[in-house]
This record gives sequence, structure tokens and C-alpha cells, in this order.
Amino acid sequence: MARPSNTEERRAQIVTGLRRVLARQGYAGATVLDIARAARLAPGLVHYHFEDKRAVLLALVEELAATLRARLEHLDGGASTARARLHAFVDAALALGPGADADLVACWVGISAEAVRDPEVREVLARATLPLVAELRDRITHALVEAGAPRRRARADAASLGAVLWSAMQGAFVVASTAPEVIPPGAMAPALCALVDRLLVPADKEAA
Amino acid sequence: MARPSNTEERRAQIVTGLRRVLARQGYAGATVLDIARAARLAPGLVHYHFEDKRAVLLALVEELAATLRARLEHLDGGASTARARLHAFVDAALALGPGADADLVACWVGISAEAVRDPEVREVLARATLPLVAELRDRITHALVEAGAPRRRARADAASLGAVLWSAMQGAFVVASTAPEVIPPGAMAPALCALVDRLLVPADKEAA
Amino acid sequence: MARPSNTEERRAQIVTGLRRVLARQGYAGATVLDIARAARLAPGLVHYHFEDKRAVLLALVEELAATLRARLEHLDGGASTARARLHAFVDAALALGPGADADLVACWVGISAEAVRDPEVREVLARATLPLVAELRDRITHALVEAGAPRRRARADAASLGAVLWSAMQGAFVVASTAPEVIPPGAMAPALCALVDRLLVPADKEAA
Amino acid sequence: MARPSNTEERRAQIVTGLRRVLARQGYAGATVLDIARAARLAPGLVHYHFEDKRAVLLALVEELAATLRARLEHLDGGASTARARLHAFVDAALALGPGADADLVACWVGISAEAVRDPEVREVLARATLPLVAELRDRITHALVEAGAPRRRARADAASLGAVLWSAMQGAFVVASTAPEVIPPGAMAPALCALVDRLLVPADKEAA
DNA sequence: CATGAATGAGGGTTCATTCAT
DNA sequence: CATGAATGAACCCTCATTCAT
Repeated sequence: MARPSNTEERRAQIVTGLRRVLARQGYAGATVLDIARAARLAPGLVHYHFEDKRAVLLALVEELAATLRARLEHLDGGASTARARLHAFVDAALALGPGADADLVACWVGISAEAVRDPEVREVLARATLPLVAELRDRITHALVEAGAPRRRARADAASLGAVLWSAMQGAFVVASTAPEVIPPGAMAPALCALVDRLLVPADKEAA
Repeated sequence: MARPSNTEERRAQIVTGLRRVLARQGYAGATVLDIARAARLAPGLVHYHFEDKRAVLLALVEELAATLRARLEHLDGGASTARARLHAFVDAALALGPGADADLVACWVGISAEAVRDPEVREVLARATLPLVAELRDRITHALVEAGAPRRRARADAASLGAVLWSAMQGAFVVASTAPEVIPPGAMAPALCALVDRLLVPADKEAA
Repeated sequence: MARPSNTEERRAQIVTGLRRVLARQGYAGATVLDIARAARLAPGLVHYHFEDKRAVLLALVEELAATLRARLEHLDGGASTARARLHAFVDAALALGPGADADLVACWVGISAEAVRDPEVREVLARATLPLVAELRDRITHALVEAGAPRRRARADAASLGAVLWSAMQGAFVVASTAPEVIPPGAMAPALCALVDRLLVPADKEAA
Repeated sequence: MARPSNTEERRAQIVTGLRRVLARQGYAGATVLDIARAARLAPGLVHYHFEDKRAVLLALVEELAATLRARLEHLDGGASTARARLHAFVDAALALGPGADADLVACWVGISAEAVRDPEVREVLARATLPLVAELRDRITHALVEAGAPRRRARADAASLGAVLWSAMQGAFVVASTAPEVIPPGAMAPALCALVDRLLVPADKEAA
């Protein structure tokens, strides 16, 4: 009798609306009206399905993290070596391949900026990204070991290398959005993979 | 007879006000009233000395770039080898040592987010940072050559390495502001220097 | 399901609000808050229904012109001779009879002043009034012909006479609003009609 | 010892500044800064020489009236007949001949609009213009008498004719500033003189 | 007298949020 | 669930006026 709830669909629509608008106008510049228009919905609906504007942002953060996780799994399909799995991580995070959303990158910068000033956004962002950083460190450790480093040493190195690589990926978003002259679009992922390889090779030689 | 112009001093005061507020509240969240209060000035003065709020932001971008350049020169004092000069660059960009402004990091993220949506901010930011990227690449080239790499190869590698390192520094700002759990404050610069060293050592070995 | 749109009604309310305030305080002196209060609406509604304050003014200009056109048609009812139709025009423009709005006159002066400095207002005003001037010239021509003047001559005279009479009406608004001592309210229309008659009589005599 | 006061000169400069700005931007749109710039003076000086902005306007009104009076006297030089003196009045008010200021016309409209909302401006304007209306009526009376009308009749007619002609002149300013398409610049004065002649001729004929 | 920096009230406008329908 | 009108606080900016020099 009651019509089936389409709440989840609507929420997804709205979150996607914010993603589009946020990428171009930043979070503060994304008015609820803009979001609703981008979602092809009436403005009032936004507050029917979300407590307030920030709740949409929090949902978006989680959606983006989920997207990244999904990509990761997808790319992992053909990865057999630890190094390949590390490359897969970099590609998943940076590649603008099929299924990737160009807005996504710009979006991330806007979200980061908002996280600086809003503790709750920061927290949600941390909850979503810290596991990814842990995963990254894990893959680095395995790759180092695979390259011949002693496990203990590898784990220690992976801690700081993970932070640096993660920063490089975050920074890649910033650079792509604010100074694309620095590196052509699409070239960042290979460049980072090449750097990864340089880090792994010498360990090989040390083992020799 | 007339009151001596103190416009430059006032402008600097206002820019500093924005820096403080922007670091905590983002650009959109930094109201003109907040900026004036942070600068201990009457609200109207902001628009007396600046065309509009954005003009203050543009001035801030240039101030930050100048700060970075100044730091660079200062740290260069003791650098004799090319590698030391590369380390100096990383330290200048990242170190939160004496004379460093903690706001500066958070500031940079807010500015980047604004650059995404405001072409003029992006342009000013680019004008201020592209020379720094070029300088970074230059130092990388020299360090690689110093480490034994053929000049031609060094220059080619420096192009993509420069982009990656620059991204890592930009990303370090983001990480420090949004997910400090990833790496303790102050540890990023050494970590990045260590990575730089790993990149330079093998060339040494190859030469051997 | 949704609330029925009452946009047109609200817009009319707001325009009327501006008419009242503009008559007393001029356009610059008519704050949006004043307009909203005069319309018994919340301040924010003005900008919900209009792009900006000027858009309200433009709508008002068109409303006033429509009012004048409507009055013209209404008064034409009993006019059989060309002279009567000319009188009707004068009365429609000037009479402060029943159904007339006292604010209307003061309003017109404020609008004219705004038209001096705002090209778009001038254009809308022109679009609204030039047809009226043409109509006035037409009626003058017919009245002159009816009074015995040759058609060709009548048309030539009507051109400059129309400009003068139209000016006199415009000026009557100014005089009524700024120097009512010059002529009692309500006396201007008869005075202008009397002048019209003096212009028509001699042609009669010349024919004789 | 004390330097000679140049107050009067400065006041005149400022008033002229307002005239220029007011003509283009209206009274409300004429900022004190604009006025000072147009007068090539420092902003602070305006308030040194005038109580406030309105005081400048009042001074301007009186200056304009004085200008009109001066023109009147000047043009009267060659006028021998009463009709010629009436023409002279019209020309003095409307003609854009030598010594005339194009701004003057636009100025007048802005002043009228301000007079609607500011009683003191209205009063000063009335004090300045009512004598001119009286003078106009006087000239009309004499012209009618000269044309053969009985003095008593002439005086009665002049009352309403004076109001109409004065309105026509006021309206001519409005039309020239807001709808120049209605009549070419410079054509209004001859048109009004022609109308005056038509009003005087028949009396001539009646006398015949 | 002159200068131009300083002040702060107030204006137009935006927009998150609410709510009647 | 859906709609879009309604609300009002808060923002950026302007500007008449003051005042230290």
C-alpha cells in the first residue's frame, strides 16, 4: 500500500549532486539549491533526506572512500606480486581511467579544506582514510620484503614511506587541481610508480 | 602636514589577519569582520586598503610564496653539496622549526581549495609556485648528477621526480592539517629527506 | 501536492511596495527592507522573487506604463471627437481622479532620475513611453485635422507639439511633487486642456 | 600674515564637482569621494567647507538658479517686445547655447528627485524657482496684452499658462535626459517658442 | 587650511533551514 | 514523500563623517 521507500536512491542522488557542485565551487560555494539542481530534485528534499548540509558532505566522504576501496579491489584482480599490488594501489588512487570521475580529484581538495575547519568532517575523513594508509603501508612492507629487505627493517621503512607516498597522492590531487602545468594529467601515476620501483630496486642490490 | 601614509603597514596587518583566520576557518569562513578583528583594526579599514576580500587573499598568496623563498635562502647558508641543497629545499618547505608559522600549513590547504574554484587565485598561486617547482627540479638534477647519473638522464628523471616531490610536500600540508595521525608533526621532513637519499644512493652504487 | 505558485501575486505586492516607498524616499532611499515592510512581507522574499532591487524598479516602470495605458482606454469610452480624445489623453496622464494613485506622480519623478543614471532603466522607460508619445502625436494630428488644418501641415505640427505637450505632462509631475505652489493639485489637467483648445481654435479660424 | 581665505573659491569648486557628478550618477550616487575627485580636492576638504553633503546640494541649487537668472538678464539685452522677452525666457531656460552646461539639464532632474524626499531641498528649490515662475507669468501677461488681450483677461490666462509653460520647461529637462528620441537636442526651445507664438497670434486676430 | 586614514552604521544580497500545502 | 515559497541571520561592501597629523 505504502509506496516503497526510495530514500537510499534519493540520498545517493543528492550526494552525487554535491560531488559535482563541490568539485567546481568548493563546499562553502555549493549552495543547497545548487546541490538540489545538480541532483535534479526540489530544494526542500535535501533537508528531508539529510539533517543538514554537512550531513551530505559526510555521506560524500564515505562514498568517495568506498569508491577508492572498490577501485582497489577491482585493480587487484591481476596483481600477483607485492610490487604489482603496490602499483595497483597507486593506480587506484590516482588513475583517471575508465570509471574514474574527473570531479573526484577536485572534490577531494575541497573536502580536505573543510576537514581543516570542521572536526567532525576531519574525523569521518580519518575513519575513511586511515585504513587505506594502513593498507598502503602493508603493501609497501610486502613489496620491500619481496625485494629482499629483512621484514623488521621493511616494516620500519614502510611506516615513513607510507606517509610520504600517501602525502604524494594527496598532493597529486592538489597539484592536478591547482597547477596542472606541473605535470600532465595521467602522468602522475606512472611517475609515482617509477619512484616506487626505484625504492625497491636498490634493496634488491643490497641483497646481492 | 598630512598624516604620513602607513598603507603598506596596514595592508601587511590585514594580510596577517587573514592568515590567522584562514588557517582556522577556511577562506569562506573567514569573514571580513574576523579578519579585521584578528588584525586589531576597524572593519571598514579592510575595504579601505583592499579592493575586496579576494584581494587580501591574493596578497596573502604572494606573502606566503615570499616567505618560502626567504626561508629557502636562509637555509641555503650552510649547504655545500647538491644533496644538501635539496634537503634544504625540503626543510624550507616542510620544517616547522623556529620562525615557522604553524598557521602557514593549514593556510596553504585553504588557499589551494580556493584556487580550485577561483581562476585568478589559481593564477597567482601558479605564478608564485611554478618558479619554486623549477628550482626544485634544478636541485634534483644537480643532486642526481652529483650522485653519478649522466646529466641527460638526470634532467629527464628530475622532471617527474620534481612533480612527485612537490606533490609530496603539498600533500604533507594536507595530511598535517587533516590527518596528523598518519605521521607525527615534524617527522615528515626527515622522512622525505630519507626518501630523497634512497633515490640518490643507488646511482652512487651504479657508478661503483 | 505542492504549494500552488503565488509568484505573480507576490511580485505585484512587492512592486506596489516599491511604488509606495519610492514615492516618498526616492529609489536610492527605498531600502529593500522598506519595500518588504510596505509589502508586508519578509525581507528575504524580495530577492526570492526578484533578481535584485533594480528588477523591482523595472517591473514598476512597466506597471506604471500599463496603468497609464489602461486609464487611457477607460477614459476613451465617451470620447467621440478627436479633440475629446486628446483631452482624454491629457486627463489620463494627469488627472488625480478616482482610481488614481497619488504616489504615482512622485514615483514618476524618482524613476526619471534613476533613468538618467541607469541605461537599462532608461531603456525600459523608453520602451514603455515612446508608444504613448506616438499615440499622443496621432491624437494631435487628428485633432488638428478635425479643426480644419491640412493633413500634411497637421502632421508636421504634431511632431513638435507632441514633444511639447509630453514635456508639459512630465513637467507637471515634477512641479506637482516639488513646487505645488505653482498650481493647485488637479488644476494642471484643465489648464493643459485649455491650452490645447487655444491651439485648435485658430486653425478653425484660419479655415474660415 | 594669515594667508588669505580661499573658502569661497573652494566652495565653488566643490559645488561644481557635485554638479558634474550629480549629472551622471544622481544625488545618492554622488559620493563625497566622487565630488572631491571631480573638484580635484582631498575628500576631507568637503566636510571642512560644508556641514554635510546636503549642504553642497543646497549650494548647488542656488548656483543653478543664479545661473538661470544670469542667463535671463544676458539674453534680455536685445529684447524689445514683450513677445521677444518671453522667447528670451524660454531660450534662457532651455537653450544649450554658449555658456550653457550640458550637465545642467541632467542635474536638474536629480535635484528635483531629491526635492521630493527632502523638504529642505524642496524649500530651497522653491525659493529659487518661484520668483522665476512669477517672472514668467509677468512676461506672459505682457505678451498677451501686447497681442491685444484685455489686461484682466491676460493676467488670468497667464496664471495657468505660466504653470503649463513652466511645466513644459521642467519636463523638457526630463525628456532630454531620459528620452532624447522624443525630440532632437536643441529643438525643444524653438518648438516651445512656436507654441508660444500660436498662443499669441489668435489674440491678434481677435483684435482684428 | 589640507590631507587621507579611520570609523562604524547600514545597505543589498545570499542562503541554510523551515514549513504550509 | 515532494514541492517551492518563506524566513531571517549574516555576509560583503559602501560611504558619510570624523580626526590625527
